[in-house]
Amino acid sequence: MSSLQPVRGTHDLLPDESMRHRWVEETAFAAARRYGYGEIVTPIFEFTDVFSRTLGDTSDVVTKEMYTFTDRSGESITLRPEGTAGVARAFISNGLAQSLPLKLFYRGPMFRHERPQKGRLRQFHQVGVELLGVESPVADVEVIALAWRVLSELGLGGKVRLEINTLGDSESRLAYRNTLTAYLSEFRSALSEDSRNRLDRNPLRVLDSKDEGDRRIVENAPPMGESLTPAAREFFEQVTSGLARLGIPFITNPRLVRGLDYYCHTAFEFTTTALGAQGTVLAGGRYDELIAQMGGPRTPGIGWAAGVERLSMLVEAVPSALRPISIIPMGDDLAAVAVAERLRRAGMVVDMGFSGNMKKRMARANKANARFAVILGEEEGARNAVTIRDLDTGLQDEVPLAMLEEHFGRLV
RNA sequence: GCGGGUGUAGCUCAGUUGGUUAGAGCGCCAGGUUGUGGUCCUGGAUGUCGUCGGUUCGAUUCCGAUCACUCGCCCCA
Repeated sequence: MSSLQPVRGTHDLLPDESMRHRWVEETAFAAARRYGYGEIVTPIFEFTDVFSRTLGDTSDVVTKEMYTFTDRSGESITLRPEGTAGVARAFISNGLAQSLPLKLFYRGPMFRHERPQKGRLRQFHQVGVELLGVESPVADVEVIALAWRVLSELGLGGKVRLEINTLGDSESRLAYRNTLTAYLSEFRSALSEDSRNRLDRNPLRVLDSKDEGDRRIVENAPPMGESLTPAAREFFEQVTSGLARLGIPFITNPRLVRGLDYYCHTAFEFTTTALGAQGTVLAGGRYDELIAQMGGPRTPGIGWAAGVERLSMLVEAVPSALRPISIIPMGDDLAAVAVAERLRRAGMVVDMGFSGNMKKRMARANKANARFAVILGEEEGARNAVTIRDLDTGLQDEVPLAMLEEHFGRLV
């Protein structure tokens, strides 16, 4: 039995659901194109280094969630757990420093060996964008504006909340890390076990602990703002005033920290309360040092990724598919398929069953939500005509066979 | 990775205080209508009661393990 089940945390997308996914993806891509983005397709696996070097040794993604295996050449290969590292690698591999600034959109499956829950799968799908080569906070504003545009067009404007924070430049970050560590160390024994670990590995994460006791301690922690260099503060100020100017609603959350090590300056998250513990629906930030860290020319970047499954669970109305025309043969199926083919060549959506009497075929047409049925009866056939039934009104007409395309052309 | 819940027909779920033919609604199939769907009526099929093992004369029911889903934590899209 186990071999007939999909692997834990994976699942099949049947046509109805895959339609929703496709719509989410296409909506995101269409918006991204309006902002000048082109699609990049990178491999879904990379040498393990690509991820382990960039995501940080302390992140869970690297320490316990990667699908890593050795291939037949003895290389360590990893199924991509996120999109940015692969894009950064492709940027370097292809010498794209030539063509900055660069706006890239991507989509596709990601893999993380986590414990599955609703909205959390081992194979899931993301859409994302990366804007490379722009130092200015205008890039942050535009990238967040694109995220907001995508969510709005999916009808989720009222369901999500944008939280934003700055992690500062490396100088600010280091300074803050020190003051925060000093502060938290005083309360070390009062912290939860998880947070004591965080304190050692990545103290910033203590800030968004859900533990009550931790929260009380964190409330009085020195805020990040005080450790920011003037330049970092000015940068963040530009980002927030840019968003305000575009009328994009947001709240600043000084405790927002991103999990992956490569982020700096702007960090943001769109969250919902509708998905339980998996409330983050789209998230991103700036990563000015990532490409340099990988061995490429220092190139600033900012981007985000969104979970297609999570978005698709929130989306209500997916535009309905085109309603087909159903062909109903009365005896000569080959003649019927020829008629179907004519209409399809003319660009129409045409459905035709492979068996059954007329009643059954009409029922099928109805189930397919067909707009019209083309009935190929003997009587009309003798006059080189067909009957066209409007399935909404129940009215039907006889139309000469030769006029079919023209007839439907007028209706559409 | 840690802790809790659940697992009966394609779907949503009843049920069996352990007993021989396991149910409903929806869906599906057929008929009422030899050339007409959506409504209605009639009839029908469907389950290794998640899997493996244990206890028992007997297990879908009790016990154990396992797998999957699910809720929370960790973390994240």
